[in-house]
Amino acid sequence: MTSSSRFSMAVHIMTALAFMGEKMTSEVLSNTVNTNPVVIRRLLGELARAGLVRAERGKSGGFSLARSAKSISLLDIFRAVMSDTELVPLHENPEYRKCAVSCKVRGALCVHLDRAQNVYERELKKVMLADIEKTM
Amino acid sequence: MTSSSRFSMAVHIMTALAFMGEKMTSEVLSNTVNTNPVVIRRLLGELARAGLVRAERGKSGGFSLARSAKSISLLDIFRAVMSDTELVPLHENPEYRKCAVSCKVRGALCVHLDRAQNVYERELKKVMLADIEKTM
DNA sequence: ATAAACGTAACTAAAATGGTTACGTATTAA
DNA sequence: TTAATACGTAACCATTTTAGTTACGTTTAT
Repeated sequence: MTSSSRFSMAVHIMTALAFMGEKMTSEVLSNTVNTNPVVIRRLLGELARAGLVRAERGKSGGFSLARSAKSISLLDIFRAVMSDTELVPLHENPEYRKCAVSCKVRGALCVHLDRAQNVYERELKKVMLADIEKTM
Repeated sequence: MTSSSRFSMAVHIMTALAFMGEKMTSEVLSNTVNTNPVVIRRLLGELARAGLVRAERGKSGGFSLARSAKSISLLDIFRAVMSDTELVPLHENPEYRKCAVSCKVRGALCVHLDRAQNVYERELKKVMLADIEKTM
């Protein structure tokens, strides 16, 4: 799979913001994650568009939570940075028209994958950023 | 994420075997999936090691289900071809020792990701290959 | 013996991913 | 008002992953 680790990284960033409780720059955040500030800013851009963080530009700018850690779920973060990602994707090889299985199997499977992803997301929804923060 | 589409492809193959109900060669299977026979054989190798299919070599060889479609769940197939794959992986950037969040956030997150993956897999376990086959 | 089919190694092409540099824009503070 | 600082984003690169492909050895039915 190696899917991407964007979600995990986003949770890391959000937890740092919650834990520190103050405005942080992408530079400082990049140190705790051990990556490049641009990577952080890109993720935070998506989190900002989802209304989870606030970005302030210019001197003495930086990022801060837009809402309380108690009100932000892991699902909120997941949706913000992984919105158009299927947990388990369908294969996209072209159909073999003559074969009923080839034509119909994706549709049949999709129903069940969607249901499974729903329960996965429902589980993420139960966990709040504050729960993660608490264990730091 | 783009994880791989190995699972979806494996379900496609297994459904074809169930639906046709007879021995099939990797050549024939590769046509219904629209890919290369070697790709099929590699997947079937993992499915065979998991005890889900039987492989016969030599002339008039081919693949067939090792168990009834009613007894094979999507989880069996998932485990066979995605065993060491996290649905959502943790980021692996090195820790920043001075920072508690950097050191602990993965552990805290991991607990919840594992639980979510468990409910995902439990959902896959409810669906049998025979259920998929029926809708063809 | 020969043909047919699996098993697997080795290689390639394409895509995804994370990281990096560079630079424009916004904002504050001196 | 100017200099410094920080975000926003485009463009590019290196690495890894993925699927596909060729090739060939091994097995087995006829």
